[in-house]
Amino acid sequence: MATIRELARLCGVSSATVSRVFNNPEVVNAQTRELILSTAARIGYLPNESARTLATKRSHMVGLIWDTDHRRPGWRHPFFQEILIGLKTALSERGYHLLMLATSEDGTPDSFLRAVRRHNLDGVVFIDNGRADPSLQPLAESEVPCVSLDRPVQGPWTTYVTSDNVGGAREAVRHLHATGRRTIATITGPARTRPGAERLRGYLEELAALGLAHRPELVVEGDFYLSSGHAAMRALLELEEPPDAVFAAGDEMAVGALRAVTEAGLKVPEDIALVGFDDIELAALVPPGLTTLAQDKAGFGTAAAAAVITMINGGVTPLPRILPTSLVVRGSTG
Amino acid sequence: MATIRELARLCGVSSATVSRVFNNPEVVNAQTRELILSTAARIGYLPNESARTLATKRSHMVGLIWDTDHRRPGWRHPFFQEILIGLKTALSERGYHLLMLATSEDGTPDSFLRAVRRHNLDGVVFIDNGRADPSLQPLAESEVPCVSLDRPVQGPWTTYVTSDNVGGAREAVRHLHATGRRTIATITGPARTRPGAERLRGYLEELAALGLAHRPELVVEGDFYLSSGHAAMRALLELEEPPDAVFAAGDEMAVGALRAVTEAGLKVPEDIALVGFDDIELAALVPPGLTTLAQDKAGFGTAAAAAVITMINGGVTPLPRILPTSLVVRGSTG
DNA sequence: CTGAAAGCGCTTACAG
DNA sequence: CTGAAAGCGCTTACAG
Repeated sequence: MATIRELARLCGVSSATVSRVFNNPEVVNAQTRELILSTAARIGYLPNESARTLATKRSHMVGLIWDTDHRRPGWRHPFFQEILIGLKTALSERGYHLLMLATSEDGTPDSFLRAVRRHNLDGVVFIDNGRADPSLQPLAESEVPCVSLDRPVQGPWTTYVTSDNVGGAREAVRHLHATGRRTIATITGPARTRPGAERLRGYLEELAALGLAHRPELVVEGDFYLSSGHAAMRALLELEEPPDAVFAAGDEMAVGALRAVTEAGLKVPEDIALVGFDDIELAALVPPGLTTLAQDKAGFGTAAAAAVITMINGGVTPLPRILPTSLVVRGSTG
Repeated sequence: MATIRELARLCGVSSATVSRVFNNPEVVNAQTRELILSTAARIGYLPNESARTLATKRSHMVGLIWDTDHRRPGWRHPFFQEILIGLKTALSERGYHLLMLATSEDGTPDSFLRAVRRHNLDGVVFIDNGRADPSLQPLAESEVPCVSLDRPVQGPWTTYVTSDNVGGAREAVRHLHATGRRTIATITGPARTRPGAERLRGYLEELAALGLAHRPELVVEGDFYLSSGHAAMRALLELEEPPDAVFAAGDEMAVGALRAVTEAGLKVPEDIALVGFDDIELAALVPPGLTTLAQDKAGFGTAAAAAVITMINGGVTPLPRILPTSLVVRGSTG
């Protein structure tokens, strides 16, 4: 591997000049710049990023905290893969790489912050793991730029990206109402999660706006996973006066609910209409097709990248970014 | 951020001694070691990894090449997420981090190799993207330890991890035969992919072993995606003498095939039995449940991590690792 | 068991 | 527009 010194010697200049060509090209004489560039290409010179980071204190790396918990499957974000692609793409367009941080090895609350400091990471993105994770707090309170997905975290250099959960839930209920349904139940996410709480709020708000009565027994809590939707739907079907429509706060739960309806010998959408949230792949695949509120999958990654880079370069903390959702109508609402 | 010099000064030792405590602890006096360790904890000293990498030429980082192609969805490995978790976990247990490499920004064939060199990566793992990617060749031919998933790549420091595709395919056919089927078709993956080619080979081998005739019209090529399975199944159903069983070389295609059977007014497994490959989540969810050959999802990540670390530390290139598959019987074969 | 010193490959005021 | 020099924070023979 050629170093900056060899390249400088070959070109008859100092290494400071070579350095400038790569960091501040317009400041050096055009001819020598071309000479250096072509010689660099010829001998295959590449700046050593470790040396660069040591000198500048900027690594051009952003950490990704995606706490998968060694034993339990951990929180499966409904579109983790899309977020990852969006994030990676948007970061790399701006010259940043993504370092996947290992889950708090030693269990100490500042293990993530320590990893960030050791590796001179310029910023961090974390994907909600659905639990209260104490390791995030020291990071959020630090001087490290952080952006959180789907979970509000407090800190001077911390912001978050989330969907318009309230608006989406309201649209779900409005759509069910518009198709003639009047007894609208909901299967919620866990109340402690932000999406869970907000989608419930949207449901309640829209019920009120439409002048529909709120019947507490029509609200059943799930955990975003399929089987909880199945169980919740069975409970709803056993009510004295069962619903004619259900808004499930996540597509997986909606698919579970769909199965429960079928198993009970009823039909979707004839007997029960169903709306989910997320627009996961399965939503289009499961007959008769699941009507749902699509989240802006690519937008999450892009917005997170933009936010963290703004903090790194701009020195300001951007406001939280609320991404719009969009209703995708399929067979489950007729 | 405290540096090694401050810590050394505080303890009344040289920075060389502090360095030894973190790299070669048994070589320093127990008392001073304890003093240094406790003082380090007190002042929150953390070794700077960039400086370390610069001095040692080892970054303790492994690159992940997962070429997602900006526009098209790219190759969706059937269990990318599980591989990623397994890899990350296994690497972090050995003290390595995972750096997601940006897709060949400039399109030059050595862009990955350059990224590896710039960042002093100790090794690289790549996930098959289903295309011939010329950027992998320069890497594979270099001195950088590489492990490839599902695709054999040649190089002095290169090995790969894959499933026993031939054995799995043979077991699929044997299972169908054991449940009384005699006209067994297959929907293959693309012939240019290793899993595609090998699973077809297993199908043919087992047919021969069972003394069943090979009828070329019973072999239809798909592309591993759902809709290709759907189309292939429709073609099979239109044959003069349609099959009574189908082995689809991937679960997504099997689900597409299942749909085609249902749409044709036929029943699975009564009219047509179906076996897939992969054991993706959907396999258990789609009625009547898809019989399939499960790949060892966690094993991929773990084996890849083990292989790359062996090359990094051991200085030998391990043999390719072939992971066993296991038959999971569900409703689609009765 | 420990320290002084050189070196890893960059960047960046400073001076010209 | 360019160079000499100091510095970034570590590690590692070498000598004791």
